[in-house]
Amino acid sequence: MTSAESGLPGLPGSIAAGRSKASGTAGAALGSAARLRVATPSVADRVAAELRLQLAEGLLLPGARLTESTISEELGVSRNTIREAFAELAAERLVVRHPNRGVFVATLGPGEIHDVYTVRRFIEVSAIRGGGSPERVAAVRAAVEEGKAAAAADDEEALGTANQHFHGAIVALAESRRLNTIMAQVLAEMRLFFHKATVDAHFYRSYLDDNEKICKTLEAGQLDRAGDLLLAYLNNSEEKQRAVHGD
Amino acid sequence: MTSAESGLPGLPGSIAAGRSKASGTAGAALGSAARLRVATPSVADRVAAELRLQLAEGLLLPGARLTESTISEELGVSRNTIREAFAELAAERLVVRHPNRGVFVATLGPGEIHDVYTVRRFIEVSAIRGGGSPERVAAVRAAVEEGKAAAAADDEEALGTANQHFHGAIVALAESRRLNTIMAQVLAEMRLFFHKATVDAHFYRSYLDDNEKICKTLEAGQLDRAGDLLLAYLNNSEEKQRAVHGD
DNA sequence: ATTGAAGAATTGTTGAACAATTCTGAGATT
DNA sequence: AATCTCAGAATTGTTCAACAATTCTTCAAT
Repeated sequence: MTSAESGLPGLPGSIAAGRSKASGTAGAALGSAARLRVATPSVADRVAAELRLQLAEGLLLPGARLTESTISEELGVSRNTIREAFAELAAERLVVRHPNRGVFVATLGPGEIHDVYTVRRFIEVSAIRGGGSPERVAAVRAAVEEGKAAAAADDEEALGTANQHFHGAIVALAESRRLNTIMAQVLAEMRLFFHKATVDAHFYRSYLDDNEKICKTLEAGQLDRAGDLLLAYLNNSEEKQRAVHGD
Repeated sequence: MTSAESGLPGLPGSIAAGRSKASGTAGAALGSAARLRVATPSVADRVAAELRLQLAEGLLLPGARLTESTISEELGVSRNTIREAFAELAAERLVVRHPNRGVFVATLGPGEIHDVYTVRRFIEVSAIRGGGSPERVAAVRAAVEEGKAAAAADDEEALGTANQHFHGAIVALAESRRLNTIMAQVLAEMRLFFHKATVDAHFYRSYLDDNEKICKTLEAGQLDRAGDLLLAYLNNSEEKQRAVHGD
């Protein structure tokens, strides 16, 4: 739908617009502690966030070119700022820079898919083998239920995100900021080519039982067994992905 | 030594200076094939590389502030380009951005150190348990020998890098591009506060035997045992780091 | 000492400019 | 017809200058 001239949410269409409310009122009303938390994200960050969103929603398909001037106009932001956002996204591998040629939505060839799954096997399996606090385990359970609800409602989209929540929750067992962001990035990369896979409406549905069993095993404290199940699951998933995409 | 007005290697000190040599001569002298491979990194990338280097060498200590205008002048590069470089470094966590306040060399508190080691435990231990091709194992062995040589030569600096090569080689067993870059980033983060640890000249030396034993176990194909040894090593290392820094 | 407020310095962002590079579309050549 | 060449158009890479917003300093007044 070309997203048109929507502009960035929260940004005035043009530069000039009444301001100066935030620091004064918020600071006085909420106290200094709250004020520190509010640090508004920069425009570049918001641009990156917006693009990340469009990427996740499949509005920008792999291989698509992101022209600086176009995005600059669409979002009402200067080219320099766009470039800063591109630097962020490139660091996350969501986008690839071809010098002097432009930036393109990343494409994942067969080798890349295998690589992504390798990362997932390393991190997810280790995470589940390490177990986690009751709260974290409960979060895994919640993701499983979320998936069941989505399946009952026949909402494929929700099913997909529930599945990602499930795997995110598994990594979160480790309580590691870095591992969480690594996992988040890997999942974001996968979303890039999931759109193709989702053509089969039953793609995720087959995982529901696996998730349930893995979760139950985890809850029972059989960590090594849970790890084995998860490993099998990931191998199977990679296989299916490979089938959907060019061998 | 403040690095002064050296400018960026390969960049003319100021903007105006004899030009047009690069593409012409290089292209003609090296032939077209070479030219294609060379895809010159952007100025922003070179700035990032230069800063990464200064960070690794301890010229920029944790907490230090990186002022845009200062770096801009020192390197003879525009502020906008500096900002792009900052975006890269921030994505690698080498640098932290405080909105409206500036970017600072990242500092690793106790919690962060634990986090870094968590990532290493996950990735390195999984990698060694998975084993690798004879060439990759040989690379691990090479890193061990590199360390011994450095110890013999009493070169603490070389000892440190050899140690990093050792751990990099272990992750490389997995043949995963993503895992390699993740590990490289984590090691870069650690270099940030290694400088403090290196005060003790015998800091790395104690690891030499561990590395040798781990490597030998790996070569013998006793992967699980090697993993256990590596895990113990990492726990021990974290402990020592914690001791050196304010616990 | 604490507070407040002017002033200086710095970051965030823009817009315009220009060189270098890549892409495009004739037109010329075989 | 197929392909080569080359001028012109489009795009990226980079710089510069400006200005609003924010943070840091300083210094006086209480």
